[in-house]
Amino acid sequence: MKDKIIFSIENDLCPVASALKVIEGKWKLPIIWVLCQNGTLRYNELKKSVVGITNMMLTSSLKELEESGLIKRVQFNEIPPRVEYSLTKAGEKLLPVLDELAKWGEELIK
Amino acid sequence: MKDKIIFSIENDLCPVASALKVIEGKWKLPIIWVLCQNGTLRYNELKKSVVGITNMMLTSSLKELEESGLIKRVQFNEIPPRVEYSLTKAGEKLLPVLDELAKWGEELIK
DNA sequence: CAGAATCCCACGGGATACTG
DNA sequence: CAGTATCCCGTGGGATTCTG
Repeated sequence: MKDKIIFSIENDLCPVASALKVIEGKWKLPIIWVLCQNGTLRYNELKKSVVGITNMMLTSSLKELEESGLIKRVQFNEIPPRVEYSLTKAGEKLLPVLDELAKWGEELIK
Repeated sequence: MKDKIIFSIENDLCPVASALKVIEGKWKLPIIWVLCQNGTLRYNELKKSVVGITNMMLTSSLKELEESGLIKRVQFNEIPPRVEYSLTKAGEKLLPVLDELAKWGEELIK
């Protein structure tokens, strides 16, 4: 009997486990999704686009996504302040995943 | 300025939100993933394949996935008991998503 | 406008033991 | 073998307030 493919968060052999580790949490995929769809967004635009998210979760999620190299933060030193977020090249590579997920979600709705 | 695409868990207009609602939780995608890769698995095989999962989470996740119509449970009335799990047609429709996710995860590892 | 700082709690999930 | 039944806890995340 052939060996089974396993899922393990511990060792880094499972690509799905590695992927999930980066996009875990309630709000990361939603954030990436709206950035995908809308392109560059300001902080407050993000907050309106991701319905229900709080300042704390938005800020912390953005920070983690930035550290993972998926999104880019550009700060303009103006008054009032302006900060724009967008996907990096690496972040855009998630597009196929989200597209498939959206397709699948559409099926669910109908 | 054109309207922005939003993510909202509340109303069912966002396909990504609808999708995430079904596969939320720490273990559902892992379970679906190993069923994808290995085909039909028995309870204990699942438990070994999804490293770290507890009986409780395995049981409850399987139940929810079954209720969502993504997996199929077949029970054989033997001694000792045997129960086999596999993806339904609907569950297999998640394959493209997982494939893309796995591809993306591979990139992360390298 | 774009956050940071606190406080706080529900609950998702873990550990262990038990059973048809 | 394939689960249940309890007990329990950490922390992900919410609500609110404050600030450069």
